[in-house]
Amino acid sequence: MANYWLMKSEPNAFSIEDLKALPKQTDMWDGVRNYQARNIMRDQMQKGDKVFFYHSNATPPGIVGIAEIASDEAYPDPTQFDEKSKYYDPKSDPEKPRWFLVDVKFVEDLPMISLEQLKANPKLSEMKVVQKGARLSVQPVTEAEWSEVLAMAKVNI
DNA sequence: GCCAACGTTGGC
DNA sequence: GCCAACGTTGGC
Repeated sequence: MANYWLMKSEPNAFSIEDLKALPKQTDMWDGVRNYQARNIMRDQMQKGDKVFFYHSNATPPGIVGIAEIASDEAYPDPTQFDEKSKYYDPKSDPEKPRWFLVDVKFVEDLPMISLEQLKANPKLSEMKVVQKGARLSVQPVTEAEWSEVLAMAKVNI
């Protein structure tokens, strides 16, 4: 059964426009250095799962589109072994990689649903992204939350 | 730029 | 294994 997720990215670093502009509209979701987020990518995500693409540290922050998981399974994040990468992790053993990632493919743009709008919707009061101090960059989304956000997107057009 | 919330590190 | 210090995230 397909699941739903929300993945955060700072548009200054990597925006949904950047993903859309790639030849295959697909990219490695590299740089995640949080164990909880890694575990979700490594253990729970399946090819074809749908993802809300969220712009954090943006004005305003919010959901800007839909992507989907495009790799059959998670695999080691190559940037952890790249000394020139800002994501280099000298403590990660190539024989036993610490960080995993999935490929993410662009699906469609949505009219921005701002964090403010998400917070204002009582049906989304349990959604992870609206919780205070919710820093996790890869989050599960329930089917009800997914549908509700899509309904909000239609109104935003 | 500030700072609250939270995760990680490392001394003990 | 505790917990203080430190670093990062991310809204504002």
